Amino acid sequence: MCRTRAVLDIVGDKWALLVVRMLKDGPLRFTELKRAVDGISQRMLTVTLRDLERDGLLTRTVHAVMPPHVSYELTPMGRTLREAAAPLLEWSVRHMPQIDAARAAYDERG
Amino acid sequence: MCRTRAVLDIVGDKWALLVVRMLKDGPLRFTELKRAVDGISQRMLTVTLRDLERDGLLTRTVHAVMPPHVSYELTPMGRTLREAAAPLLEWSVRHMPQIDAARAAYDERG
DNA sequence: CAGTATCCTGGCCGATACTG
DNA sequence: CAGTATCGGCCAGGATACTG
Repeated sequence: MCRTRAVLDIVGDKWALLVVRMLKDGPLRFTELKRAVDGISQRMLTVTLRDLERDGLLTRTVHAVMPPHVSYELTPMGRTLREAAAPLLEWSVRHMPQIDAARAAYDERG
Repeated sequence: MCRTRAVLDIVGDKWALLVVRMLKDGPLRFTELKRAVDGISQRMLTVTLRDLERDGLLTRTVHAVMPPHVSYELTPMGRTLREAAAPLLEWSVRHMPQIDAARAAYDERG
């Protein structure tokens, strides 16, 4: 069987890709990520971060200060993922108008 | 707002990426796709193909013969998507063992 | 600040049956 | 062959409230 499917369950995840992208320039804190990844709920951010940590794609560092300070940073493997995902993300941005147009045309016909 | 998210709803879809990949070497028929994309249900293949057609990423061609013959083929835009997605797919295949290991280690600790 | 805990619901998706 | 139609379970994921 094609095991690519299993990995895409993680890596093909929309939120995961967006989180990984936001971490490209260095570590971010929970709230910073929440603000950066538009539309993500607190719960989904928590779950996504946990999964990415579990898969060895980012590290979670707790700084023992008050108030709490937790930062997330890509691991070396996480950085290779971010590089592999970059073309797809860029494609998405670039072809958004064309897709919108195609969809509108399709709906008009249908 | 970051509209990348909207496009990732389509393009970040696991099945969509796998279907697009299978079409890289030319058109395929419904049943061929169903066999090629391991584990996809008839319903999900239908839905995925419909969405990709709607977004202008592939064309659906009905050949008027008996028995029916329908072929699916990437559009030029679909081919650019497939190129943009290729690195992510390849990354998935390549890093599967490493991810499995990281996950096992995490679960052991937890 | 950075979560956890709980509830709840829409819709994803598989299974099944039917058709041009 | 290549679908459509329908039903139903289940869970992703939002909303909300609470905490060290």
